Amino acid sequence: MNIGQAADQSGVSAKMIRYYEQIGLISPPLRTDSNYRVYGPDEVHVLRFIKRARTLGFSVEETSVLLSLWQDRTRASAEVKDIATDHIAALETKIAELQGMVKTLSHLVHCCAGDNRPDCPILDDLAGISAKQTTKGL
Amino acid sequence: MNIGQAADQSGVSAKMIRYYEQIGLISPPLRTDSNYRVYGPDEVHVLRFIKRARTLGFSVEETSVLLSLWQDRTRASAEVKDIATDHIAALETKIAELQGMVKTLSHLVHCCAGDNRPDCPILDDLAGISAKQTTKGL
DNA sequence: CTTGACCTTACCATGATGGGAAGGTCTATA
DNA sequence: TATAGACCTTCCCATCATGGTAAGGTCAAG
Repeated sequence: MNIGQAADQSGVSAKMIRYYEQIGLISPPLRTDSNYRVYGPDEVHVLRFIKRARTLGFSVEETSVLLSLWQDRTRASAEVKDIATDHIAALETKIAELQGMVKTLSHLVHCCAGDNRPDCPILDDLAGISAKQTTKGL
Repeated sequence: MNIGQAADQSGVSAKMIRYYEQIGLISPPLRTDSNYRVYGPDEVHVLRFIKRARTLGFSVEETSVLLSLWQDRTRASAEVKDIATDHIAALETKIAELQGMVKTLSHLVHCCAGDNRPDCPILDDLAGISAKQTTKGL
């Protein structure tokens, strides 16, 4: 099968398949006489694995490690579990960060009249007017 | 004041100050005879504004709009509120996405023995073994 | 044989940041 | 005054994962 079909079947764009090959995440496939890349079910399977890992937010680097572990029949599941656990922690840190931003912004939006007047607690906050009157007053 | 001091006082690295100038987010400052950039309290104030907006997760592009609004005394606070509200929505979408990943991964980690055996539900999931026995069994 | 859909490589762009090199400037001290 | 070290300048490159485009080769159907 050609790269386009492999892309369709795996959900990884042809562009990215070539990129993954270039950075060594996947091995170079066979080629036809006319230099077309040829993929089989196994390659598509690998691509799906990669796609899923990326969807779960693993970096390409982490995906590479997971791929090696997947292809190593003697690996310990503990290794994989560690990677996944670390990844969860990283995701949760990120989530907390974003939630902090939402919290601050929500507060500011709440305090903002949102009308034609130029007074705007959001801009005041960005500008560093630390203790807002309105906020303080409430 | 030189760029290094402006960086210290604003929390924006000298590198980024030059970058912001280059992309037109801030105006080119005065220069000394020896071509050093010179900043005053106003410029630092602008840099702090930018820093705060970036910390809150606004893109440079959004920051640029907010900066214009900040500097426009006749703006309506509604405009700013809209931007902030949209931004909150975007952040919440991102958070939900990350939480989805965490949920899936947590489930898998929970199902993974994490010992020396090679069986690993995490890899099985990545590989697309859709309905895991263990999972199903429980 | 032509048309259109596919493939190839090679290069450029993104967004925000950091790193480094090569060279000029300023300040403090010996 | 000379020199060391800390600063500044510009320019280029790297990141990370992805998309786009251009110029050219291939293949299948009509």
